[in-house]
Amino acid sequence: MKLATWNVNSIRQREAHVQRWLKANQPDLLILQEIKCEAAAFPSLPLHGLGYTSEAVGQKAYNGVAVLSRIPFSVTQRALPGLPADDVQARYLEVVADGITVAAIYLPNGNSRGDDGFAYKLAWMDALADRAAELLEMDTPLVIAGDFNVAPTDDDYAPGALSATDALVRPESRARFRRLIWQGLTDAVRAVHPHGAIYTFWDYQAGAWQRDLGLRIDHALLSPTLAERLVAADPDKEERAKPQPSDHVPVVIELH
DNA sequence: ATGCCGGGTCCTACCCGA
Repeated sequence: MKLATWNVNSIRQREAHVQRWLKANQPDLLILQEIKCEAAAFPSLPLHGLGYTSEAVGQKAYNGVAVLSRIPFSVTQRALPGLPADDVQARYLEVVADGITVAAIYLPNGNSRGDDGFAYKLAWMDALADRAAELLEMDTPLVIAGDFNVAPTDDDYAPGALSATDALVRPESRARFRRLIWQGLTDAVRAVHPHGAIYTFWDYQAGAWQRDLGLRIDHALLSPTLAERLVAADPDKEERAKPQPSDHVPVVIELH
């Protein structure tokens, strides 16, 4: 089983990248974030030609998540349970494929709209932990993957790439990420590569890519039985060097 | 030094991203 997650920063701008990447890498399941379009505008037909079916949860201009799969799947949630009913932000899609629950997430950044924006991020993380607890309680094999917008430790961002007060590294954000780990989930990339700099995002600005001022904020968390099956977990760093890239690269997880 | 790119939209100045 090969799973991947990729914040594409607009699927309409990155459709050719996704098609090329799917052909070259042949994941069983690819989840996308920041599709930045309504579900009806998601370009599913060309992807169907590669043997993938898709499901998208979208909204105009912002956010949006999708699942592409070459194995059958069913949708179990199109929004994160526990959020207010009037929350319209398209950030969560949960499916079951081959007996595995895959929660595809685009976690709020938390730097916009001041205190309200940061509070929204924390509330979202609390709801995610509650949902994780519910799924783990049922002993269902679980992957929570996507753009978490959290650099869990100081190894997870280049010195100078962020200020200590950034919402991606604030203690409150990191504490909530740790709660997921304490609940029994395994950070797949760190399980395979315990130490050192590994990044999944490089800003478009200030030569961040050329200077390797990256962040590790895209993650895949595995429930215990899936963590036992983990054989590889790596960002596809080469993708950041392509023409007109997303600022994030795919993260690929392989389970035996 | 948060707005240096780059995406979006009420089409064009402004919001959002990390």
